[in-house]
Amino acid sequence: MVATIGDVARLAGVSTTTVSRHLAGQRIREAAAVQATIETLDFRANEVARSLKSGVTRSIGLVVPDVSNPFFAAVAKGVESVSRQLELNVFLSNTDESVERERAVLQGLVGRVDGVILVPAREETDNTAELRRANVPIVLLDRRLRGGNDLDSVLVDSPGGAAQAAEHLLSLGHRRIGLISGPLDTTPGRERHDGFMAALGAAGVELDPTLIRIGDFKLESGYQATLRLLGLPSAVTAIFAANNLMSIGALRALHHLGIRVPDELSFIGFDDLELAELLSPPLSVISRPAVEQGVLAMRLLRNRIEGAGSPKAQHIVLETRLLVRGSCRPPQPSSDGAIPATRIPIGNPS
Amino acid sequence: MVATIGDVARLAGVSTTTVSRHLAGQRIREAAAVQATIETLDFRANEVARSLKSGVTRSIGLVVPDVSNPFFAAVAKGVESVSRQLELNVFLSNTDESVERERAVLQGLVGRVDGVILVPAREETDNTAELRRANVPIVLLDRRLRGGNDLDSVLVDSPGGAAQAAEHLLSLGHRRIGLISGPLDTTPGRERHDGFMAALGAAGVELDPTLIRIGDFKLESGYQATLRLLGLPSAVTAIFAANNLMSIGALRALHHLGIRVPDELSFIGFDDLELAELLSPPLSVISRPAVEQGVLAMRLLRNRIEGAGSPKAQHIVLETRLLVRGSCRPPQPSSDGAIPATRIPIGNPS
DNA sequence: ACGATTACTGGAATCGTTACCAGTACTTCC
DNA sequence: GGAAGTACTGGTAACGATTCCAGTAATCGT
Repeated sequence: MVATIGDVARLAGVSTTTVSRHLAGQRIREAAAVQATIETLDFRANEVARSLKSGVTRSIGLVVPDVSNPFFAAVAKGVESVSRQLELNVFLSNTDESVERERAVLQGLVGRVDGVILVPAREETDNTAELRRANVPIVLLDRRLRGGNDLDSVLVDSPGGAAQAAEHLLSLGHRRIGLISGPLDTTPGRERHDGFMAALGAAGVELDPTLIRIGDFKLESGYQATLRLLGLPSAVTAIFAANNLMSIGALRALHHLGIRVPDELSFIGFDDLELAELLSPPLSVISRPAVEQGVLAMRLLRNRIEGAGSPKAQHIVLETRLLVRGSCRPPQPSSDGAIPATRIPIGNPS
Repeated sequence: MVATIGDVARLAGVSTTTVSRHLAGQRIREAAAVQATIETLDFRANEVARSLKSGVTRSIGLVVPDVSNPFFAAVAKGVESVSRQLELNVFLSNTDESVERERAVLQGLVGRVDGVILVPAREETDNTAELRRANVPIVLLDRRLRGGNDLDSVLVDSPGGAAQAAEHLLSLGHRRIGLISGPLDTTPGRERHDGFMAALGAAGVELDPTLIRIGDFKLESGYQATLRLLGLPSAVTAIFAANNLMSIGALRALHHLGIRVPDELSFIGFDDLELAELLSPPLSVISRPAVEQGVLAMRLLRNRIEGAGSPKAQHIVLETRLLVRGSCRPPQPSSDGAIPATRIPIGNPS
């Protein structure tokens, strides 16, 4: 059905070697005839056979927690745009924040890819052993790995970003602030938590432990955390959520509770949202260059694959930006008391 | 560096054939010893070699216009969740709505995948010839192909959805409605346009051609279309946008113009948005099961790959749902006149 | 005119796996 | 006890490309 190099050779009256050389761009005597038969047969070299012989797959793996998270979708777009130029195919896999899935996914990639861009599920769980044994270059994206300082990485300045959020709230006069943190065993979870706390500490503000809710970066946990924060006897005047999905969950909870932002409560999230500007109030956020993170990761990976990378690992850290829109203002005197328990609904978001 | 089946055979004192049989689950005499050496060597069969021999790649291609569009991100998630269960790897590619990119992408997939899920850029441009020649099963997602009725497809009832939108606006009393359509040479573009117009026609409403703006499904075109619609001498009282990105663009334009929805203008869009409920007003939309579209497409593809599909093509059409939230209301007498030109700003969104 | 250089050529081995095809040992049955 | 069946075994040839290694013909330099 599909022509092989042997078919071309036979029809053109040369050896497969000659056809192969023609394909590789070397000059051969019968170039015209060979090219003609290639075209009549509509021959394309079998990539699988090529890969087996050469050990190069012209594919890479992109392993993220969840493509339907707009941040990772943007990353995927960045990765894909560079890899298309390099004529590399991209295997996309979701781990759903699970280390078991991550392990299965990475194992399934061994031998099928020339490199991997990985957003690890947990800092402590290093599932890269098999890839490393197979000499597959890895670039870490957005999250680090405990023992992975020898791997290239593209992060953002999470401590700095979280500090920007804290300072913004502090400067408005907030002292009693709810923190919806990500898991502390992920890089951004830990760093945003620590960065936020450090900035508060530097201003002499100590956060009551009940004001810190540890979520899992998913929407539902932002929703639940917000309900908890607002059910406390002494209310918070502001909330910071450590990623986009938890921000959406938090906003849903506030919406269901009927709490007006920023009149009753100030809110700021990490990661911009496509519609952030169109919400009312427009959402203030810590933004960061998501597509660029993907682009840079792919460039680092390319260098490693081509063996052109410097021997020691490269660590790129991109800056965040505080976008002040309209969801934060000084705490109102009237909002010092707790939200009445009667306003807390039963059920879940959506 | 990485062990081969030969290494295992040598160490276990058997032939490669025997090891291969063990891998395939047949019973062999030295099963225990072979298994032991496999584990000490940490051997995993080379997938590329397997593919070459068997002609099966255990991979599929997913070709969409743009993963960063939340709809396609949801589709990708659905596809990926099924394919993980089937232990298939997914190649993800973006075409950016370009037929040239699509052609390049599809060619690059020949020989590397067992099947393809494709969202074609244009109905008229069939780039599947090479895949078909190579007997690669194809499932069309969300869009059809002119000559592709022999291919399985998973669509939504776009005419019906657009009609729901039209009827909703009509029932509220709107007669002068702006339509931001997608490209007419894509299935959803054409079908939503036609469905919308048909429903209006059935109610005796003829739309002035100047009220129909043909966009390209991208954000910027929704923004520009909205500016044009609102610059008309006789203003529209409602706008329908045919997809999510153009809706966002339109909302940005309305926001920049300072036009209050639904007081001055009603708005309804095709495709739900994660934050639609949190906008003010909450956005009324035509929603549809995006993840499920991906799931069903992957199931159809699986059947084809396993040769279990019925000989003739399967066409699945999912229903849309009108979600009435708060962005539509009867036209206000005061909004009959055109928006003063002075309120139209210069520049672009973002 | 003769060895050296250049410009090609094709045969055969190889990548790592699977599958066909005999072959061997042991059991079973009449 | 011999034929037939069962339960394995391993050698070898593929899959479709690339590459090493000779080999041949033409051109070059002196």
